[in-house]
Formats: sequence, structure tokens, C-alpha cells
Amino acid sequence: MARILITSAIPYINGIKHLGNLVGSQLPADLYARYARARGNEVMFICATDEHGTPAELAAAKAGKPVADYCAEMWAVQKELSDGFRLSFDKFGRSSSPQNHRLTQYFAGKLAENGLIEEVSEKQVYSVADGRFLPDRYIEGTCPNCGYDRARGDQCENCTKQLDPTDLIDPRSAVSGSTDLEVRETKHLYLRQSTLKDQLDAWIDGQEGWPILTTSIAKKWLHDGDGLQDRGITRDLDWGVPVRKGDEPWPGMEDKVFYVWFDAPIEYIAATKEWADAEGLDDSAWRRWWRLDEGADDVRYVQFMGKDNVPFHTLSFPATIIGSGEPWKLVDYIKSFNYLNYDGGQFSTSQGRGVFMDQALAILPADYWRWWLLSHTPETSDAEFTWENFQASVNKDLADVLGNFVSRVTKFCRSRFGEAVPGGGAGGAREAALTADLQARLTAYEGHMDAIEVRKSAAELRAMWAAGNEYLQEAAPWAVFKEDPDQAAAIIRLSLNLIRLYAVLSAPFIPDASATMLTALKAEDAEWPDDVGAALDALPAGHGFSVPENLFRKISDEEREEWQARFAGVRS
RNA sequence: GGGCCCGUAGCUCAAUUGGUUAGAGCAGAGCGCUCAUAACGCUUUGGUUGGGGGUUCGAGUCCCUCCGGGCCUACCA
Repeated sequence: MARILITSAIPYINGIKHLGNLVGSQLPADLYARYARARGNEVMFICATDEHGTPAELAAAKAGKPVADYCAEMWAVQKELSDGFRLSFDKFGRSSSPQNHRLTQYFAGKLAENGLIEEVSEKQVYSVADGRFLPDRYIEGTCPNCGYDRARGDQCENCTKQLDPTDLIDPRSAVSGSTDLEVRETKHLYLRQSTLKDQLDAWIDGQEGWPILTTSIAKKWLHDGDGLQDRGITRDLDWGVPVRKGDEPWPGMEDKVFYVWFDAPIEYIAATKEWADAEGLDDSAWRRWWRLDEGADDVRYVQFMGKDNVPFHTLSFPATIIGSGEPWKLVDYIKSFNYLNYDGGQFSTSQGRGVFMDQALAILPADYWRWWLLSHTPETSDAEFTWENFQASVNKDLADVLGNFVSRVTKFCRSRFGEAVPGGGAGGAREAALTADLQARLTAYEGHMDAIEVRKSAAELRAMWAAGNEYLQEAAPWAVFKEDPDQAAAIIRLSLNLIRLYAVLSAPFIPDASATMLTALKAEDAEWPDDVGAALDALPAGHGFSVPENLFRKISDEEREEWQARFAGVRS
């Protein structure tokens, strides 16, 4: 039994996330959290919404609502969807929480005490009509290079040339279209990451077994050009964590907030405090997960994220932690993911291309999506969602291999022996071989899950399901029954126990179907098995059960074609 | 422009980090079974590992080069 702290990258508050976002961190994190709990570990699984920044302010304005109201509504929507996908967060927090405000200000104060904060005066584009400073990519104009008239201030999408906003010809605000722009002087706080470069480098070198994707991104930032650069941690916005030095005001920074990348990862910690506060627990309850001097020395901390988030988790957030000079818990293992593409292109939030979380749940239950997404997780390279592949996987793996196994066993038993585990007979060589095979597969499954090898875990689980069908075909209880009902009873008794075992082992992937199986079997014991032989003896002769409805229905060709057409274009 | 990643069977992916004859699932073909959601099982077809060159006793794996795809490049978050 160990203590495992798990965080998923926190999704941005703005809008409903698509399946690519889901499989890029939250879903595999949930798989691991469920597995870790099932193995008897003490788990703290944290996620939250990332609520600050310019896009949230603009989306709220567009919706005609105060930002705080808009974020509260969107948080509720995202929370409902995460529940719908059975994401088992211990806390789904909010980066705008008072807890995060205080903690972010606290860290900033510590960094300042340690001489790691510098005030830098810089020039930024200000839009008079919008009454706000504009990030580079919110300025549009004509590209001086290729003449494209919708080039953004950071880069021209047409010729891919990197730009400075002042390079643009006829620049205008992407928010309002106003050309009333001016360059204004503004003062910001910078985190002096460059002074922590060697410490960060040594820390990353000390990590064992991190994916290439993770370390190569970190190394690039550390060593490219002049090495790790200092970064601004404040912004001229209204919505965010007000800049304060711990509990003290920060002179000259009165109207500024911290920049999202600084406060968002701190929310991992703050959300754990949100959890403790909501549970009515005192501070030691969350600090024992995060403070090495207050009980977190035996915690293993695993982070899940998409590859775009790696620099913040390998460098920026560790810089905050290390720079504080206090014994806060650093991450032990980072699991990063590539992207999921949609039917030959990218998922697109702006174009509504692909399947979004709400739409997915409207057409099929969570387990169908969980199974496909997890068994196709983009671990080694980008993966691709196609409706043909989705239909084939769901129909074959879930309906035919697992669902049909449950169906054939329970219905055969009901018709020959009634709705109770039959007694009589005994296992022989075939049953011993099956048990040994499953024991070996269980060990492999656990190995892959421990290593967070998601696709390999799924393949091994499927192989265990398939082993049940192979066994049944060989044992042929329908034929044996005619000559030797006791022997057929022994085969079916084992098969019913196999269903219970599958329910337990499959729960991290398909929690709802697992629950249905356990309920049908009236099984009270859902403990993770140490010994397969013992686990296949859990339901004794005479134990009642009921035949469940089919666990999974099949996706028809007509449905597939309809969905393919419906989700190809603009979200309605 | 610079950096990194990827390219393996019709499709989705493996290959113990340089080690026998490159393996699974799906799809296809054949056979079997009849308990079950026309489900299940067995057998089987299918590869110049993107092209070319090199290092090595040995290369999918390392090096060079070309082709194709993707990501990042610090003010989106």
C-alpha cells in the first residue's frame, strides 16, 4: 500500500472539451487512479478548471455575463460532463478559488523573498476601444512578408513566419476590429527561471524512465539558444489572482493579476485544500500530500498532460516549487500524450469539428467512449479517431467478446440450472490451465498498469476476456450437460466466477459495465485478486444471480454513417 | 529558419532498447460449434519494416541522405 497523488492537466474553462482533450490527460489519469485505488493504495486524484486569462474574459463578454458568473456556469457544465464520463476526481476544483488566490500570492511572496522576482518594464499593445492590453495573437493585420490580411501578431498563419505585432501593416484588434491601438509602457513581474536552470537540469537528469517526449521538450527549453529564459508572471487584466506579496500589497502592481501559467499549476495544490475544506478537514489533511516535512515524503506524485503542457510541468511549475525554498512535493513521474486526430484532420474547437464531450454522451454511454479512447490512447505518436474503427472496436471488443460472454454464460445457466450458481462436479486439467493462463495475464496486466502503458493494458485485458470464450468453446458445457450434468455445472460455476473476475479487473476501463456485472451476480466481493484460483472460487454453489440486459449494444452501419455526417462540420 | 518526434500487413498497433524465421487484434479466406447479442472457437492468406546508402558477425532498432506526416519555437492556454 502506497500513497499516490495524481493530477490531470486542468482544462481551460472556455467551452466544452472534445474527445482529444479528454484522452490527452483526464481519462488516462482516471484509469490510473481507479486502478491504484483498486490495488489498495491511498489515492488523491485532483483536477480543476483553469479559469483565468484573456479568452475567458472575452467569452464572458460575448455571452453578456460577468466573468465570474460565466466561469461558474462553465465549471458546472464541465463538472457534469466529467461526472458523465465517470472521472473519479477526489476534487474537481477551480483555479479562481479563494484557496488558489491565497496560495498563488503566497508562492509569489516566497519567490520574491528569495530574490527570484524581477520587475521589468516593457512595451505592449493597448487597444483604446477595448480598454485592454492585447496579447500578440489578438492583434491582426496584414503580413509584411506575404501580404496575407489576417496575420496574427505572433505569427502569420499563411506563410508561417514569426512576427512581432509592430511588424503588422494596418494592425487592428482581433476583439473589436478597432485600429485605435497604441504601444504603452507597462511594468510586469518576471520569474527569474534562468537562475534555476542548473537545478532544473540536474533534477530532470535525475529522473528515471521519463518518456522521450517529456524530457526532450524540457531539454530543448533548457538548452536552446541562450538557455532557459525568465518569464513574465503578471498581466494587465481584471480577472485573475490579484498580485500580492503573500499577505502584503505589492506596490506598483495594484491593478494587475498573475498570469495563468503561474497560478494554474498551483491550483493542483490549492484544489487539494479545496477538497479538505469541503470535507471539513483541517490543513494537515491536504498538506500531508504536498509538504515533505508534513507527511508527503512517502507520496508518489504522477502528472498526466498533453504534450503542449510539458514545458509548464517540467520547468515553470518546478521553478516555482524549487524557488520557494520550501519542501513542497515535486512530481515523480510525468505521463504526456500526443494528440488525437479526427477522421483525417484535427479536432477543432473553433470549427466544431469532431466529437465533443456532451455530444458523445448524448449518443452512447461513457463506457463505449472510455474503452475506445483508452485502447487507442495516443501514447507513442498521434492517434486517429475514425467512425469505422470506433464501430469495429466497440462491436467486437465490448459487445462480442465481453458482452456476449456474459450473455451466453448467464443464459445457459438459467435455462439448465436456474438462476443460482450450480453445485456439483469439479475442475480438472483444463480449468487448471485456464487459471494459470489468467494468472500470467493478470501479472502482465498489472505490470502495464503500474507502468501506465495504457494501450498495452487494454490489449491484455481484452485477451483475458477472450480466454473465457476459448475456455467455454473447449469445455462445451452444452454438450457435456447431456451426459454429465455435474461436470457441466462445474464449467458454468467457473464461468460465472470468470464474469465476476472480469468485472473487477475491467472496472478501471469500463466502470459502469463492471458495476452492472457485479450487480447481476449479486457479488459483494469486488477486491482486486491476488490469486486467480481463489478469485474463481468466490461465488459458491447456491449463490443467486440474475441475467443482466445485454451489456453493450452494437453500433449499426446506419448510425455510423449518420454520426459521421453529423460531426464532420460546424457544430450546430 | 532551428529543434524534436513519427513512418512496420488493407486498418489500428507490438517488437524485452543491436540478437533466431518482424508479432497481435480487426478486416479477408476455409473449417468447426449451436450455450449466446448472426455471437464463439480453430486454421489460414497477407511485410524488400517509406526510398537509397553505410557501420556491424548481426539493423525495424545505430549513422548519412532523400521523401512524406506531425509537434514545439517562450505573449493562446
